[in-house]
Amino acid sequence: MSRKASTDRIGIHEVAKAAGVSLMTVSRAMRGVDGVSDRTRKRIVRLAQEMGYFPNSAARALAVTNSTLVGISLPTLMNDVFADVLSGMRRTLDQAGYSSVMDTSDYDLARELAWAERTLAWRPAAIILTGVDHLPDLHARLSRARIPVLELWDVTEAPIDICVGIDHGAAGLQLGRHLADLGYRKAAYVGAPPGFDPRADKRFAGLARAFRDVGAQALRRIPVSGGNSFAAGAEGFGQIDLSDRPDVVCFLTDNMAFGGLMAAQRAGLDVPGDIGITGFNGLDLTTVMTAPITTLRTPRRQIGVQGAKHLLARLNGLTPAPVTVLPCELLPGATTRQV
Amino acid sequence: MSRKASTDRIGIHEVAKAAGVSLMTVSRAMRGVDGVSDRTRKRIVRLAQEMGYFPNSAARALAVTNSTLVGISLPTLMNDVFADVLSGMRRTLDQAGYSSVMDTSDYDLARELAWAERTLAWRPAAIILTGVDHLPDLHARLSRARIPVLELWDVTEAPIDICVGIDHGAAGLQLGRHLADLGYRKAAYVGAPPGFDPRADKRFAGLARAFRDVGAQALRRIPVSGGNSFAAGAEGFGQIDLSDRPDVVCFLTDNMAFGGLMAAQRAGLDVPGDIGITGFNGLDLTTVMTAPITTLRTPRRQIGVQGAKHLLARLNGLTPAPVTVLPCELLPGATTRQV
DNA sequence: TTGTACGCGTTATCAC
DNA sequence: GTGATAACGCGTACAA
Repeated sequence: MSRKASTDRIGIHEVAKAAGVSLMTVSRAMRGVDGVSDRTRKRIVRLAQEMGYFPNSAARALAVTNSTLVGISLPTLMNDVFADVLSGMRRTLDQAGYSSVMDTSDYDLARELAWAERTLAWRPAAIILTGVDHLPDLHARLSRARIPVLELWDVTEAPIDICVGIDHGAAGLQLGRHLADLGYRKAAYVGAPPGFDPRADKRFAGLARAFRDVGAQALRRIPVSGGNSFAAGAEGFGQIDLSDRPDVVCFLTDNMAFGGLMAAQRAGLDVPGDIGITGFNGLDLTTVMTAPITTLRTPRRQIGVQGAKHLLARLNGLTPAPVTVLPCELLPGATTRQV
Repeated sequence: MSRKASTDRIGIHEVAKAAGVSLMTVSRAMRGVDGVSDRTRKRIVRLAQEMGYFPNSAARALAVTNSTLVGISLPTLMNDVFADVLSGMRRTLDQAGYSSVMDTSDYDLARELAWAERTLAWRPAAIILTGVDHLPDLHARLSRARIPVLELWDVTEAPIDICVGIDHGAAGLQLGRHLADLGYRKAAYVGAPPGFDPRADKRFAGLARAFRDVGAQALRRIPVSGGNSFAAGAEGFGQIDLSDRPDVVCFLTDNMAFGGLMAAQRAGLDVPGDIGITGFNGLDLTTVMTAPITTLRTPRRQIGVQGAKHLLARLNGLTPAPVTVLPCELLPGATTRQV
């Protein structure tokens, strides 16, 4: 291949030559492993510093057939939900020396798969996915890669490897029962269209069941989409058939609920007098409001931290619990009837 | 090294053997470059598919001394600001075949440096940083790496390589002049403490200058911190000396402004009757409100897209403009006096 | 404590 | 159109 030995690019060879030692001594010195006297190590490290030498992770990965890269796939970062998860996760992984190859899929499973293929080519130490619903091909690829896989945010009895999240069906049920207990019987739901977000669908199913269980009118679903969830919530509220006199509107997220609340106010409706409103996630926004939105707090950051910890354990040869379900906390607010 | 030739891990050799061709033919076939007949190429690709073979990017990076990894450092993802930037950026980079090694620094320059050192070890094709203020060591490291560097969100006449962002000083001035034009003369500012976020400091300086220019009372700064910017805004509002009768409070961000607005309402103040409130960024939240918060819209997504495009041009050997300043749009709202 | 030989998986080069 | 060989930069195993 006779590429010119680019004179400016300093590699481990140059350092070794300059230090008058072998290549291996430099390698050992830089890694801080045994096999080098303290004196020579210090000399080498200082020299490397001066010469501007630093190891090549790709070469190391190749040599040890194992890297310090972790792939992370999130559906979106457009609301604080996954930013919280990611933040908790990165801190933990960072301290363990892992870098992350990250991307968002925009809830598109094909994009998730494409990302995974590209990322897998880097032979990452582990892969982190959002949710437990993926394209069959992805599942196959991942199994073949024989690397730890963490599925976040949602849970299943049969994870690819391990999973840490909440039970979205139960969460929907928890919120729905609260509303049913408050006497609500004619609920509407505003959220992503069916099939868009599996977790949203599970929550909807839980909600619907809660109302069904008390013999209430079937929960009707109003699909909305668009990048601006605040606007989507407002728009969704506008599409509700008010002549049907729904008593409460459940939104997919807090942001949508906020948008819906604004729309309700503009429509001259009193909340919760005329109609109730609920969100989901317990974001900072809703809790700081003078009249907080009734919602369910999801342990987002904890999911990230716990997930990362389990993954690290897995990477260290331990066997963490394959399934970890974290609890949600009901946050009764001022947008639904008081007890 | 005599590691057992792990019989399960299929590499390019196995495919070559199975196809009855040389290693190079497989390499060429997989990459889609010239030098292979269409028939053998198809045969090889199909075979690789069946055998579950896919290239090793680390090895490729080593061989071509150049990778398809781009490092991205953001201060935080906890508000939609950088999520927007990132989203615009990733899409563009993704289409060009680049993966990204990403992390957040939490506005800690030392963390930014540590991240850069770790990331540089992967010999990325380019590095993307937020802001134009970094530790001197980072600047040195980056220059030595001789790779394209994009600085985002802020601009400077002397970028490390290229930069795309807004002029924060001018943005502060723009908002301040608008307020001065509305007759405000006793303004207060609630935001991160000096030194925490260089961009925030520049905006504060611009704001302060606008009021100074009209001979108004000096802008007083109320430092707040904490991860929850909504709560921080509310808390900051509480710390304002109302007996001094400020006529307007400028918040560092929209989220803080929202928190401040809630605090004002709780304090029984009329906004904008008793006091004005402004935010910064023009997030979806404020624009959907029944009474929108006066703010300045920042071209976040555009910064990401434009930045990524310039970087790609740079990677392709072109010479994009070293400095790109994007405009902000004033969004007069209902939380300040009407004209 | 230090050095040597080889292999990790891929690509550039050049010969056939 | 196809193959042999030498890098790419580093770590493991073992010899010195």
